[in-house]
Amino acid sequence: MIIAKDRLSTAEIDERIRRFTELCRKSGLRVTPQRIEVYKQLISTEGHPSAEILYEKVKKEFPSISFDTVNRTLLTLSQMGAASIVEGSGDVRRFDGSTDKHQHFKCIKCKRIVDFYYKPFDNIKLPPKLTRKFKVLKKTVYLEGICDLCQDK
Amino acid sequence: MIIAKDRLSTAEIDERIRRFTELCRKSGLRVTPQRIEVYKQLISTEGHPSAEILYEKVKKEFPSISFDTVNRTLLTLSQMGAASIVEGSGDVRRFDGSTDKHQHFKCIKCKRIVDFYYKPFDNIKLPPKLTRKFKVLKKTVYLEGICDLCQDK
DNA sequence: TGACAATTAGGAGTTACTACTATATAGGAA
DNA sequence: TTCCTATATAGTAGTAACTCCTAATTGTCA
Repeated sequence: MIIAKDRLSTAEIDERIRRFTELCRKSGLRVTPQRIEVYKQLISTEGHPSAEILYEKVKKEFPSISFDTVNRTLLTLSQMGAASIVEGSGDVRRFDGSTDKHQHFKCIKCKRIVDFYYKPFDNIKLPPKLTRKFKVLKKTVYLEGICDLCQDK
Repeated sequence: MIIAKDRLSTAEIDERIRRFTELCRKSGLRVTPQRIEVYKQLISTEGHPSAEILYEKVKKEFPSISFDTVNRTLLTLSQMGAASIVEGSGDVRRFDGSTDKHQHFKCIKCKRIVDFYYKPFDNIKLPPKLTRKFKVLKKTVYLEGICDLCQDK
C-alpha cells in the first residue's frame, strides 16, 4: 500500500509532455505553449490542485495568462483523458437525510445522485497502515457514470 | 440491492421529527420551528437536495426565512448527526494528473486529498442490476476523515 | 415572567467558476 | 516562406453558491 508518491523526475516529466503533445495532435488540438505549461504544472504538483493553484504556478512562466485559460485547459485535458477531475469535486453541496447505510452513484451529466445498497460493500477492510495514520470517518464505494435517463437522450 | 427508495409516510416523518427534537435537546440546541421545518423538508425530499432546493421548499411554510438560515441549519444537522453531507460535494474542483490506479482519502478539515493504493479494492464487483441500468465510468473507494497533520493540531 | 444566550432575517461580501468578445497564433495550404 | 483561418487566449464582466456580519427576535431556564 502506497500512501505518498514520489515527485516525478525531469526526464519523466519530459517524456509525459512528449506523449501529451502526440495526444493533442491525434485529437486535433493545437499544441500551445500555455497548454503545455498547464499540463506540466499539473503533473508536477503534488496532491490534487485546483485551477486556482495551477493558475498561480503557470503565471510564473506566463505572467499574462488568464485564469479562464488555465481552467478551460484543465477541462480540455480531462476530456482528452490526459487528466481527470477528482470524483465528486466541483459541484454544489448536497445533503442526505437518510440514516441507513447506502452507497452513491452520481450521474456526471445531470448530477443526479442515486442511492443503492449492496451488502458486500459493507465488509470492505481498510489497510491498517492507513487507519493508523488517518482517522477514517466515512468509507464509501462511490460510482460515477451516466444514468439511465441521460443515456436515453 | 435497492436502487430507489420509497417516500416516507406521514407517520414515519412525525416519528423522525420527534426523535430529532429529542436529539436537539440532548445536544443543547434549541428547537425552533425553522429548524424543524428544514429537517422535515430534508427527510421528505427525494434524492440529495442542495441548500437552495430546500430553501425554496421551506419558504412555502416560512416565507420570510433567509437562505443563510436554511444553509446554516443543514450544516448544524450534519454536525449533530441528523443529516450528512454527500461525500465529496461542496468543495472546489480538483484535478488529477496521474494516470495510474489509486484511491482517495480526503481530510474534511484541511481538504487535502491523499492518494493511496490498496490492491483488494481493484477487484470490487458491482451489482449487475446496477450496471445494467447505469453506465458506470468510475468506481472508487472513497474515504473521508481527519488526516495526520490535522489530528496533531 | 423576565433575562439572556442562541438563533434568525436581511443584506453585503467572497469565492469559484463561466460567458463573452476582441486579439493573437498554430498549423495547413499556396 | 508567407498567408489564411479556425482554434485558442487575455481581459473582463457576469453568475452561482455560499459565507460573514449585525441588529432584531425568541427558546429556554431560573
